[in-house]
Amino acid sequence: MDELQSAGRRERRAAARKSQIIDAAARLFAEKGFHRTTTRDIAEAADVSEGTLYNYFESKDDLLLDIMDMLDDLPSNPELFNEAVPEDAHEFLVALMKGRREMIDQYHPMLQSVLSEILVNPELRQRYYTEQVSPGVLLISQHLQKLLDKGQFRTIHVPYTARTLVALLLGLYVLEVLGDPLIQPEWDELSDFIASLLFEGMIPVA
Amino acid sequence: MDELQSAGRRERRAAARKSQIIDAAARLFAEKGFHRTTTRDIAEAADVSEGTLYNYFESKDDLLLDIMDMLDDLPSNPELFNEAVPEDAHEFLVALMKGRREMIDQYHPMLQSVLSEILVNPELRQRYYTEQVSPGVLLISQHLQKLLDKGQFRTIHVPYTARTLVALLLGLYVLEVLGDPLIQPEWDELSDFIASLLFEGMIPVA
Amino acid sequence: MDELQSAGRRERRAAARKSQIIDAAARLFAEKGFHRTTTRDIAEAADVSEGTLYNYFESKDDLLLDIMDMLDDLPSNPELFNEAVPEDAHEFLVALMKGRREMIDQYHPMLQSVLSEILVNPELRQRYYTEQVSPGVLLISQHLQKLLDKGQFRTIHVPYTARTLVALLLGLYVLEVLGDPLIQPEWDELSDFIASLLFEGMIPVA
Amino acid sequence: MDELQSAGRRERRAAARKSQIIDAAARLFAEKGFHRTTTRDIAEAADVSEGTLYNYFESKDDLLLDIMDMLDDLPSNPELFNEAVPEDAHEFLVALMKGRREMIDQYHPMLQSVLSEILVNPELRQRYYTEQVSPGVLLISQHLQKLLDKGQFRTIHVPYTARTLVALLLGLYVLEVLGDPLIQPEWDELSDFIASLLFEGMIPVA
DNA sequence: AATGAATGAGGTTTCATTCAT
DNA sequence: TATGAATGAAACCTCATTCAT
Repeated sequence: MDELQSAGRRERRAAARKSQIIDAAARLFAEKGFHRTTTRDIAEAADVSEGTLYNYFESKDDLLLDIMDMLDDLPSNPELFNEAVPEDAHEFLVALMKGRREMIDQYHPMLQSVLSEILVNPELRQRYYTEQVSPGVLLISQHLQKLLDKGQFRTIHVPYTARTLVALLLGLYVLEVLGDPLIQPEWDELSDFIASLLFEGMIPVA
Repeated sequence: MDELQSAGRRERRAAARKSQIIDAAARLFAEKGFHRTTTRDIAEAADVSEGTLYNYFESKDDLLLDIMDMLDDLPSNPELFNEAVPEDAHEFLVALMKGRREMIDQYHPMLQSVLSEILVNPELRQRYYTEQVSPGVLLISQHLQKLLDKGQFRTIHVPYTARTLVALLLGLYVLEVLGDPLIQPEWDELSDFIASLLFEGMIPVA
Repeated sequence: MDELQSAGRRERRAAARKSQIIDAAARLFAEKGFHRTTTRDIAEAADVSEGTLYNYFESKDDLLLDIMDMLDDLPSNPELFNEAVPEDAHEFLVALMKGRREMIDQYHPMLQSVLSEILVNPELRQRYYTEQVSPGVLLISQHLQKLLDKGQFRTIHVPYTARTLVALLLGLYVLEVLGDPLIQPEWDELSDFIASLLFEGMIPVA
Repeated sequence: MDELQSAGRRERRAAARKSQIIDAAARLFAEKGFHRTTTRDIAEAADVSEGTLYNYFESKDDLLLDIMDMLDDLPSNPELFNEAVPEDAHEFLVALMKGRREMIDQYHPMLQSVLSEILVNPELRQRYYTEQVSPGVLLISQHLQKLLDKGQFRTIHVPYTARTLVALLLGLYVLEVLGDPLIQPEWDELSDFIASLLFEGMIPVA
C-alpha cells in the first residue's frame, strides 16, 4: 500500500508537471507561434530544464499533439449539448455561443496555437477535422434536427445550417484573434443579435 | 530609346521573376507552412538559385510581407463593391460570396500561408487587421447601410451584421481549408442558402 | 556544500572551456586572420563542436572582444610599473622592454590577432586606444616625470617622450611580426642599445 | 599612327580606370577592412559595375596585391634618399620624418589597408618585408654609415640603429592610426624633438 | 569594354535532442 | 527523475565570381 500510495503520488506529480509544461507551451505558442518558440523558452516558462521536457514529451511536435489531445477531452462542448437541450431555438443558439465563449476564455492559448499549425500541417489538419470539426458539425446537426422535428424551424437544409453555424463560430474566433475590438466585450449582445438575425431574418416583416 | 526599351524589358523581367518566386513561395507556405519551407525549397520550386531569391527579397520574412502586399492590391474586392451595387439584398449577399469564391480560387495559397502566420505574429496580425479586415468590415457596413436606407431590411445593428458576415466568410474559408468536403463544391448552393437564411430567417412563417 | 562544490566545479569547467576556446581562436586569428578563420576551424582546434562555441560566446565577434578583454586584465604591465620603480633611468627602459618581451611571448597570438582587426575596425580601435594605449602612455609619462624630478634627465617634453617610447615598443613588435630576424633573438642587446641611445644620444662626446 | 594614338588613349583610359578603382578600394579597405568591404562596395564607390572590376583585376585578392605594388613604386622614399643627403645628422632625421609624413598623407588608405592584412597573411607579410621593410632598413643603414664615416656619430651599432628608426616610424604611424590625437598635428615638433632626443640623449649634460 | 543578374559555395548561427552526471 | 552542457544538422544569408547581353 505504501508503494501504491507513492505510485499514486508519483503519477499525480507527473501529471501536474505535464500540465505545467503544456500550459507554458500553449501560452508561448499562442504568443509567438509554434516555430518561434524554442524548447528553451518552454523550459524556462515552465520552470524546468530542457532535459526534463523530454522526460514528459517525446518531442516538441509531440507537445503540440498533446495540446490537441487536451482539446479533445474538453468537457464543455459535449456537456453543453448532452445535458441541457433548450426547447427554444433562440435559446439554443445563445447557449451555443455562451459555451463557445467559455471554451475560448479557458483554452484560448491552446486553441490559437493549434489553429495556426493546423492551417499548414496536413496531418494535424486531418486529425483536427476528424476529431473536432466533424463531431461538432454532427452534434449541431442532430440538435438542429431535433428542433426541426419540434417544428421550431421552417424546413431548412440541416447540413448547410450546421456548417453555417460552425463557420460563424470559427470566424468570430478568428476575428477576435485578429484584433477586432468588438467581438469579445460584446459577446452576449452579439449572441443575441445573431440569434435573432438567423431566426427572424433581416427582411422587414410585411 | 534603346535604353528605355532595355530598361523596360529589364523591369518586366524583374517583375516576372518576382512573381515567379512569390507564386512558388506562397504555394509551399500554404502546403507546409512558412517555417517548414526552407529557402532552398523555394529556390527549387521557383527554379532559381537561393542567391537569386535575395536579389529580389531582403529576407524570407520579407517574402511573406510581399505576399501580404499582393493581397492588399487585389482588385477584386473594391471592384465588386464599387461597380455593381445590387438593388436586391439577396443578390448582394450572393454577389459578395461569389466575389469571395473567385478571390479564394485565385489566391488560395497566398491567403492560407498568410493566415497561418498572422494568427501567431502580432505584428503581421495588426497589419492584416488594419489593411484587410477593417476596410472589409467598413465596406460591408456601408453597403448594408445603403440597403437599409432603401428599406430592404428591418432595422438591424449594422456593425454587428457586418461582423457577422465577415466572420461567416472567414469561417467558411477556414472550414474549407480544414478539409470540409462540402464547402467548395457546393459554394453556389450554400451562398443561396445562407442568403435566404439571413434574410428570411429560420422561423417558420406563422 | 555538495551543491556549492558542484557549482564551483561547474564554474571552473566552464572557465576552462572558455579559455580553451579563446586560446585556439587567438592562435588561428594570429595565423590566418580573424576573417579567414571559420567557426568550424575554431571548433576543431578547440576540440569542441561548433554549437558549443555558442554556449560560451554570443558570436564570433564577441570572441574577439573577449580576447581583447583578456589583454585588459593582463597583470604584467601594471605590476611592472607599480612594484619596482628603478632608480636608474637606463634600468627603467631596460625593465620596460623586458616586461614587454614577456608580455609578447605569452600573449603573442592574442596581440597579433587583435592588432590586425583594430587597424580597420573603428569601434575596436577606439576601445583599444582608450583601454590600452592611453593608459600605457599615461603610466610611462608618470614614470618619466618621476625620473625627471629626480634629475635623471635633462628637461624633456614628457608627452613627446612617452609617445616616442610607446611608438618604439609598438614598432618593434610590428617589425618582429613582419618577420625581421633580428628583433626577437637579440631583444636584450637591443634593449640595452636603445637605452644607451636614448640616454646618451648619438652625438660623439665632444 | 591613328591606331597607335587610339591604342595609347585606350591604355591611358584603362590606367585611369584602374587607379580610380584602386583609390576607391584602398579607401574602403582602410575604413572597414579588406574583408568587410564587398566587391559591390568597391564597384559603387568607383562608380563602375561589379563586372567591370573583373576586367581590370583578376580577383579581390589581386586588387590588394596591386595596392601593394603601388606602394612599391612610390617615388617619395628613394628620391628622398638619393637626392638630398643632408650633411647634418639632425637634419637627416627631420628630413626622414618629413618624407614619411608626406608618404602617409598621400597614401594613408593604401598603407592602412595593406598593413592590416599583412599582419595576418604570411604570404603578404613576407612579400612586404622583402619589398618594403628590408630595403628601407638597408637604405637607412647606408645613410647612417655615411654619417658615421663623416664622424657625426659616436660609434653605434648600425643595424640596431636602423631598426630603431624604422620601428619608430612604424610605431608612430600605428599610434596615429589608433587615434592618438597628438601625432599628426604636431608631427614637425615631434620630429624635431625626436631628433634631439636621439642625438643629444636624455641625460643632463654634466 | 561594360553591365548586372545569376550563381552556389560556404559562412555564421540556431535549436531540437541526447546523455553523462 | 532532473539537469544542462554538448552536439551537429540544417537554416538563412552573403558575396566573389561568371557570363549573356
